[in-house]
Amino acid sequence: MSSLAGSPTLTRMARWEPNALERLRAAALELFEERGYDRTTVGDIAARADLTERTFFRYFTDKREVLFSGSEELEKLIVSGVASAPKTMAPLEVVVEALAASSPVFEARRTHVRKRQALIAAHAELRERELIKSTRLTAALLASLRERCVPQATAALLAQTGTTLFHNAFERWIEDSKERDLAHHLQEALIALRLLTAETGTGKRRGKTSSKGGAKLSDRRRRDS
Amino acid sequence: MSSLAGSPTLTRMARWEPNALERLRAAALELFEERGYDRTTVGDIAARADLTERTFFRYFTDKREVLFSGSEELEKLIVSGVASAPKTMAPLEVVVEALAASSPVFEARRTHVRKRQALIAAHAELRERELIKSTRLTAALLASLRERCVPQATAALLAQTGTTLFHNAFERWIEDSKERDLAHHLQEALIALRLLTAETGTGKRRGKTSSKGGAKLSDRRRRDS
DNA sequence: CCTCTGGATGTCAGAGCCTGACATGACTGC
DNA sequence: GCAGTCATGTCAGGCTCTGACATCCAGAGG
Repeated sequence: MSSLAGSPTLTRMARWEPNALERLRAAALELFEERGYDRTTVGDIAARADLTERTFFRYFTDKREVLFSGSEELEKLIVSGVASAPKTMAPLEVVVEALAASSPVFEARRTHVRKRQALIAAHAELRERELIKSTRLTAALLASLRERCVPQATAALLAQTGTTLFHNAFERWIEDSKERDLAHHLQEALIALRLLTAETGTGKRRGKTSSKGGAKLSDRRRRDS
Repeated sequence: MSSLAGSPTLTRMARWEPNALERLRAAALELFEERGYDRTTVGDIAARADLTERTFFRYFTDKREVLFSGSEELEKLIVSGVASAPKTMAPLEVVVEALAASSPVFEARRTHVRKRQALIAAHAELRERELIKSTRLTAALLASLRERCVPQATAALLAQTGTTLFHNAFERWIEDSKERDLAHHLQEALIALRLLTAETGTGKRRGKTSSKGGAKLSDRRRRDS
């Protein structure tokens, strides 16, 4: 009941059915949808892909990983966006543009991404994995910013902020009934962030902030350009 | 070889040795330091605490969790900081102050926190868990900001940004040879973030940002007070 | 045509994580 | 006393993941 995956026997059947990795991915997705994540064993997935549990673990380090193995490509895309940005562009905007470059990818798989995200949202293990993936993205961003000679401390904060913006935008994208693209939501997130971090000036500044001179600069008014 | 944990037999010995949870925590810490995380089985930990593996899992959902069970208290501390801040304070500063309130806790356990952090850094599973804990913090921050009537979108971004600042400051704190406290590093992170998000003004603004009017506000110059 | 080699897969055994079901034993309240 | 309760123990078992070794087929070289 599962030998109909490749060509029957003719055409010089390859040593093994090809695309084992893809078959495993597909099988996993199907089964997770059919029975849910934790009522699906790795053995089940492998069986549907006409493979063995052991083979599954040769392709994926984890049961979870089968859902996340595509994230490296996304990472590369974004990093290359940073690398190819004009030197004159302000760092934060470089990052936002680079993130926005991934927008078409998401647009192309809208429903698939949403199904996957629903799965992730429902399982703590998967959320954990997703989080560490986005940490990897942060690290990659950091590295590519360092290549542009952004100083370490700045780059670190910037990379983190970039990831924050990305997630924020992604969440809005997922829920957006108007189906505006990810790039749009990224811009909105950036605008919102700028509003937030702008010093207010209205509220009275309370003094307690100054734990050991940390507030030296906290009363600066904006004219830093 | 392990019955010297509590009072020998006298003093109306309690039904069981008390503080099972604490004993498990301590045993785990010791063993992780002695043999490393993955050469320590849950059975080992339980045995050193004079308990059973099964009992371990009644206290902790996970093997990992034994290292993270304190994080809820931290969360409460920070959330209460947000709740008790004066109404007039700008939201971002509320968050930063609330985070800074945890500074003494870290100061009090400087070496312990560093050992633990070294463990976490060395094991992907633990990093994952740490990440999801900080997501919980973000969620808690979000909720407490909502209580202050900060609008949802703003609060979400703000909570994320707050967590970013916290992590950034924490990293600097861990590595700080001058041993300045966490509050100090938080202030520095905030200053750095403000510099980053301030629009540069010098660089030429490229036009492509405007995917569907998203850049409406992007040329505002600072005078929002 | 044969053999050798290598890579992808299978088989097997086992450790470790985690859970459900049920048993025990001591303290508590009546 | 006697029942109830609560922390713990005992047992069985499933699932995840790994190491060691076997197999099987294709292509290279003789």
